[in-house]
Amino acid sequence: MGCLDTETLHAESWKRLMVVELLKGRDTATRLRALLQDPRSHQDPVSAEQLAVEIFRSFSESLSVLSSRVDVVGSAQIPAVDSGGSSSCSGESKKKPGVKDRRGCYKRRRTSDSRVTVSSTMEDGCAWRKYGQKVILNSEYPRCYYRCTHKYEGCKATKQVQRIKEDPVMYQTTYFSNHTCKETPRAPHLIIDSDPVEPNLISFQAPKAQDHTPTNLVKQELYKEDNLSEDQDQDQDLSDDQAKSSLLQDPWQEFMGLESSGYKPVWTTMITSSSYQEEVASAGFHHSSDDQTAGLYGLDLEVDQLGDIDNIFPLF
DNA sequence: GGAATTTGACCCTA
DNA sequence: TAGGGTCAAATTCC
Repeated sequence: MGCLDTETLHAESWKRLMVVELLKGRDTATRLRALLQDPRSHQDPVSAEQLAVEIFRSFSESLSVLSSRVDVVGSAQIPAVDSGGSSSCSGESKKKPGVKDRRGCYKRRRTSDSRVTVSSTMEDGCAWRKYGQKVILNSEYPRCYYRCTHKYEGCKATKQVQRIKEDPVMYQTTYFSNHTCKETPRAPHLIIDSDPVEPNLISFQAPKAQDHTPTNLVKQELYKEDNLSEDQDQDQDLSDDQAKSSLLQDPWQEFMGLESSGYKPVWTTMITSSSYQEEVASAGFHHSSDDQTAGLYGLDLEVDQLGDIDNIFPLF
């Protein structure tokens, strides 16, 4: 997958590229579906694994195109957040006697150094200490602030966690700085590194033991099908741990078998970019029953609608 | 008793 | 100046 030059990516060509990649992905998914439905009679010489890798490549390429495009139009066209509303912290500052003068003691960090993930859990395997919580304007849920427990050993990693207004079971986690400590994850997680050179390329390689930084990780989240029968549900509860532990051992195998076990994989890719880009380009891949749906975070769009992409992305 | 969390105050940046 | 990030004392948990 090549990094696209944002300078040369013309307004029309980026759309075409995206459409081409997504259509390619859809076709490959159709082939994979046929193969999975009837493995014995399939004519395709390509293996299921190769097909799935190809699907991921298509989505990754699409994301790369989208990311590049957002970089180009970026902040100039993003409407400013409404700054109206009343102040939550009112009153003049009353400096208590004996309170240290904190002027100049910290600098607000730049959002461009951040990475964002969307996940159904706050857990990421690292040890964090909460140091603050804040009510955010126009947000139903407070934002929680965490720093690495090894802060006093020099580790500067911090993260902010906030529930997503539109989907309160999901958490948006923003990471700042990398872990410089030698911390090991507290619990095993299915975290798969993407290509360090190509941030949007999803790979199936095992995570590198020496690097627990969240940059460009891809997480697989699980959720249950709503339409499971009660019996299935019970069985499912019993096998939850088994399913998850097998996932840890062989994510690929589990991915291939998830549909029958009542789980649907959602792949969340992390984009290193400006905050707006993160919102637009954080994407999931829903292996849903209507398998022609490409699930983008924030909007679900039918691949067949891509011809009308101007309506889908009027911003650009 | 130490570690972790809560919470109000302080201060920086847009 | 409003909104949000961090500090640190107080409180809670183990």
